[in-house]
Amino acid sequence: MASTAAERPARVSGIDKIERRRVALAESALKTLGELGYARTSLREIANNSEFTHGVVHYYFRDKIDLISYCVRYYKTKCARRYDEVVETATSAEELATGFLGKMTQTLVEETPMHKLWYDLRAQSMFEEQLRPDVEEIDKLLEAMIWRILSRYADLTGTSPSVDAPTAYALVDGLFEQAVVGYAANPDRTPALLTDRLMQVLPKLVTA
Amino acid sequence: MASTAAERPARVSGIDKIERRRVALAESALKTLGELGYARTSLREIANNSEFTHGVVHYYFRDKIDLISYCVRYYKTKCARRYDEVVETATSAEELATGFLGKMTQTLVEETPMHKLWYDLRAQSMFEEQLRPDVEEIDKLLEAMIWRILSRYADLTGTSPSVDAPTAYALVDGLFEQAVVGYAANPDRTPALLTDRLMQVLPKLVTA
DNA sequence: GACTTTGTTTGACAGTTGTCAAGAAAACTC
DNA sequence: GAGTTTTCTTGACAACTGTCAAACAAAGTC
Repeated sequence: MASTAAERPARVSGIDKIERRRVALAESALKTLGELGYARTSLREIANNSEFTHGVVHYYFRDKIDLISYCVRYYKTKCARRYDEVVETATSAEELATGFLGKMTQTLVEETPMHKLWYDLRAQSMFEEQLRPDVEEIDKLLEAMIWRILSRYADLTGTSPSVDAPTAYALVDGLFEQAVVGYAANPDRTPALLTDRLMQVLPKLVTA
Repeated sequence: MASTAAERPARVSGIDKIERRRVALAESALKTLGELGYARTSLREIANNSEFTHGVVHYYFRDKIDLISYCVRYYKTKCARRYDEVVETATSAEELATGFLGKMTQTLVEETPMHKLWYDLRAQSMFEEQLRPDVEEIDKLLEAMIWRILSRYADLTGTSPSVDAPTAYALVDGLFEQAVVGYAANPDRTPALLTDRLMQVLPKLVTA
């Protein structure tokens, strides 16, 4: 089956078109989900906020969980490589820290709905088993992302990390989640507070 | 009006009875909420899992948010003093750390549903403004709780805290939330991992 | 250009939700 | 113990949900 599909470009582009529709649906769904949250977002609401009708959603996705799951996986591909450039180009610890904090506060401000949705979905995964594999996978990705940053930071300071990867991730994530929750109530101050707090913590995560 | 009520014990006990009913409703609702999460819990489900009918719920609470809000506030009174005894009786840093970690893993295991609910509600508060004041208040309470522990820990080690209160709370909370999320997937290992990670972190939160 | 496949619209379904109101039952008052 | 107030039950409502299927349009195939 896979071989025949590979032999026929028309078929492949057809599959591609399906995939593109799915992506379009997912992007639209993510917009709605980010605004309303998982609980208050219905398939009809997603369809209304898109150029499609609610029937189309069901044509491309088996059911609601299938759609959400696809959205989460799609989202994941966009977020975990956010700091890679900073990590690769930084030539000093300060440059790395500044770049990291800059990007972090930037995404906090510019992609607030996505972050809200992520923390919402992770909470939902505690109650909805079907979400767990996706959430777990993203959590691992984010953990690795933080670990790359911390490792590089240790390299540049001539030290080595003083906590393991899961711990480092939990600490940084705790600060970031606090900022995301706080951002809703106090958009002005929160980014600066996040920067300040991470600055307090970062040096403590490597051996003196 | 308040004075007449104070003068008439019958009336007072009547109000008390209302309050007791509310507490009973709230306790039952918290049980259901902890199992199903905010999104999947309906007033009828709450009523079904209690000895009351769904009409009673509406008799004692204006609407759903009113009930949830009451539940959250009721819950708060039970959780933020959890470590007070340990803080007061510990005579050495190790005793404090051991007692703190013991109580923390204990509540992680024994009150999992409540903690799941808390993180769920905090996520919901990002989308539902009406929940925000209650969530904010509890967050402050928990922050103060962590700060009391850290201050005492610093006292007993002859040091002083090296991060401010919001930072300390965010860090510890990040580790605890990671444990709560992880506990669903892996109940056996998680408590030990939480202990281990907090042990890594605690010394870093005070000046050397 | 007929025919098949693929994609889309529309409307319907069964179930659930929060909310409310009318009336029964119980508690209380005098 | 009649009358009043409080408490509770029951049934209803309108709105909304996920799901599906039948009719319709478009694209592709021979």
